[in-house]
Formats: sequence, C-alpha cells, structure tokens
Amino acid sequence: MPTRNKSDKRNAIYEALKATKEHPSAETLYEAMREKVPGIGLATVYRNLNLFLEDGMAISVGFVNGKERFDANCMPHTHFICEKCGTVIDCDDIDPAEIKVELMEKYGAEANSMVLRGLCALCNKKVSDG
Amino acid sequence: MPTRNKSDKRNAIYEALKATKEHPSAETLYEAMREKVPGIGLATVYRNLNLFLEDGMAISVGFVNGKERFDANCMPHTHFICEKCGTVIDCDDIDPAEIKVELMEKYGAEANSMVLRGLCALCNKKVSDG
DNA sequence: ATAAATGCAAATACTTTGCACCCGG
DNA sequence: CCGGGTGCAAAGTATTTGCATTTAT
Repeated sequence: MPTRNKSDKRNAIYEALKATKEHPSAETLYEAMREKVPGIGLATVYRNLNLFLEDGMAISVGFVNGKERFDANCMPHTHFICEKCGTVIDCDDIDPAEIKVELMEKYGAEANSMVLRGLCALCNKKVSDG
Repeated sequence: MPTRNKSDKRNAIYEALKATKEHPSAETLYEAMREKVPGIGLATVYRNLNLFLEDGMAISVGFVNGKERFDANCMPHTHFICEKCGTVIDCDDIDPAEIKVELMEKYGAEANSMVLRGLCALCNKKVSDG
C-alpha cells in the first residue's frame, strides 16, 4: 500500500462526498466541486474515489444508468435505487439481518450489501396517475 | 414499437440465454454462441438482449465488473453476486416479501428486484482459510 | 418489394492511465 | 531534492449506432 499523503484536494473530495445525501457519481461530484475547488480535474476525483474505496472510507452503491455511485457512509445499510429517475435512497431502518442469515444458511454466502431496485414514491405515483 | 419478426439468430440468442444458469454478459453469451451460430456478430447479441429487456423476456441482473449480466428468468427472484469471483446465484427461495412491504410502508417505494452482494461460499471459505 | 435483422466499423460513454509538472516536507 | 498528488490528454472498456447488405415474408 502506498504511503498516502494528506492533500487539500483529496480532503475536499471526501468532505464533499460526506456532505451530500445524493450518492453522487464521479462526474456529479466533480461538477459540484468545480466552483469551490477551481482547477480540480475529473481524473483526480476518479482517482481519489477509488482510493477511498480501497481504504474503506467509502463504498460503491452500484451503477445507475452506467455511472458508478458512491457513498461515504460505510455503515452497512440498505439502498434503494429508482430505475426511473436514478435517485438512490438510504434505507437505514430496513435491516436485512434475516435475509442475510437465510442466505448464509441456504447458500453459505456472506452478504455485505443489499440493493433494492424499483420505482420511488414519486415515480410510482406518476405511473399510477397515468 | 417496431414489428418484431422471427429470426433464427434472435431465437438462438434467447435459447442460449435460457439454457444457461450463469447469468452471462453480452460478450460471454456471444463467445459461447460463436461455434453454434457462425458469423454472428457481437452487436446482434447486444441488440437482441436489449429487445428482450424491452419485451419482458429477460431481465438485467446488474453490473459485475463493469459488464451487464442477464437472466431469461423473469419471475421475480433474489440474486446474489459474489464480489470476488463474479458468480451470480439465483436465490429463488429467499423471498423478499417482508422487505418489500417494509419499503413500501416506510418509503412509498415499489421494489421489483433485490440484489445481495458479498462473498459466495467458495470465496468466503478461501478468505477464512487465509 | 418491403420491412426488419444483421455484421462491421465507427461512434459513445464512462473510467483509467501515462506523463510532465506542481507542491509539501 | 524527493515522493506523492494532480491536470490533461490519450488509452481502455463496454455498449450503441449508422449504414450497406442480407433475410424473411
């Protein structure tokens, strides 16, 4: 493992990721940071996000419309992804404990994340409204 | 919606997808088919997989190592993906009904799929063996 | 004959990487 | 200085698309 220096840009990226609830993609995070951190490059955001993953400072929520989405909250928690609008919701209070036990008992597999996909409340409403 | 003709290649792709349990990527399916269907093109596989999705004849399991994986089994069922080896397991007997109800009650969101990620039995064993 | 399906190559979209330069200790 | 960090542009992957050709009806 490389020696990891402090770095203003790295800190800024991490703080920006921690500060948002929207589980941003690299590009989204980059766009959001450009004003505050002038001159920052997209590649730097990508590089540092990957370092955060390595170091356990962030997790990948998965891909939404081809883009990887990140979360600085590393506490195991369930995510819901809306297939329509791409919103990612933290479902902190939905505990997959029983499912995990079941998975272990039946398949011997150790789950460390659970992702539900479907339609969020808003998009669901739009559908039923027609 | 375009009028969809029958097509030998399309049928072959669909049959190949139905025949396998490995939830293949487009590329994997293409490689597996090349011998049986000479001259088939990768783009054709991609195109038809997308048509299957549109027509509800197949579902996307999600992305594993950057590649989308497909399943011809459209009955709602839980998937487990091993982050280490990329194996996708059907967990037909793990019913997320309660989780779905919880999600609807707490978030008003309608889930249509559930994916668990972690380590499969084999990879988990390797880890604990050290 | 007509409309859809296909193969190939070119184009996309997202992410990673090579490299020269910058910055902090 | 020296080693890590960064920006930019180029390279890399996976997927989609344009177009001329083939195929089915």
